[in-house]
Amino acid sequence: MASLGELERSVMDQLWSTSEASTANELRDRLAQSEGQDHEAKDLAVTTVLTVLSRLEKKGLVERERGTRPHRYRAVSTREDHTARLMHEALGTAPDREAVLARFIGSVSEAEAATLRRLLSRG
Amino acid sequence: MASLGELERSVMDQLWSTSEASTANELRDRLAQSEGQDHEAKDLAVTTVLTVLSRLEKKGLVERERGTRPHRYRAVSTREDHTARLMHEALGTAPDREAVLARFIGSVSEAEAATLRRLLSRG
DNA sequence: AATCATTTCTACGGAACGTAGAAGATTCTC
DNA sequence: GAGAATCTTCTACGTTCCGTAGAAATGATT
Repeated sequence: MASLGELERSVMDQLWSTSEASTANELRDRLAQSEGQDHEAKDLAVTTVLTVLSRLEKKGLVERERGTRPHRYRAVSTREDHTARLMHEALGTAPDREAVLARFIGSVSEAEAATLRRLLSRG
Repeated sequence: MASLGELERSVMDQLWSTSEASTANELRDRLAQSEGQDHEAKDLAVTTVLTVLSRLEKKGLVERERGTRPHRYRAVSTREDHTARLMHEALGTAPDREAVLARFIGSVSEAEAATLRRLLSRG
């Protein structure tokens, strides 16, 4: 459904990393600090962050509190839910879902296989 | 990795529907005929199909036989392998893969759960 | 009222994609 | 083998998405 650009992804990562809703300024600062291993540090204008947040809102990934004056933004769903949904979305594109699952299971690590067995047994 | 446009997707669907390699003309014809339930019928110029095939080739999803004169194209991997890979790709974007798997399993149909149990038990 | 903070509007450049004509290359046919 | 038919490559244009941010509008503070 909604695929994300690189910056959009970074913003979502930030939102997913905090439970409380964030302001655009906070996000800008955190993006600037997070010059982590892979991604380069982003030193952005706050309007850029706001634009991205609006787009993410339109895509349904983010919602904002409009009541407070610096609006606060939060991810609509957790990273895990989002990712799981993407996986289902991919799965849904194939007519033979069982065959896809077979391939999927075939290339899963042993640890993950164990997790799956556990999850499937109690339920 | 490589997300597909709508037409690219239609072409891949055609390629995945036949085991033998196809020519651009055959694909054009099949696309024109396949005014199936969801997608509208595409009445395309053959050069359009060729352009798309080239792009798909560059993305590594398609390979072509250059020996024969009307080049013949085939999908590099099956639809199931491709889809399973997409699912792994999604899974890989989250730090807590086990949590993602939990959500994923949580929203799987009972039939699919049974399939998964079967696939996981004999291994 | 003047200033400061915040949000919205508008915009631009680049990449991806749908689309296909023009031009070049190959093959067929007489 | 020259011309015709077929096929492929090159080039291109319009659209949409995304990164990016200034200008303008809106709301808050003093």
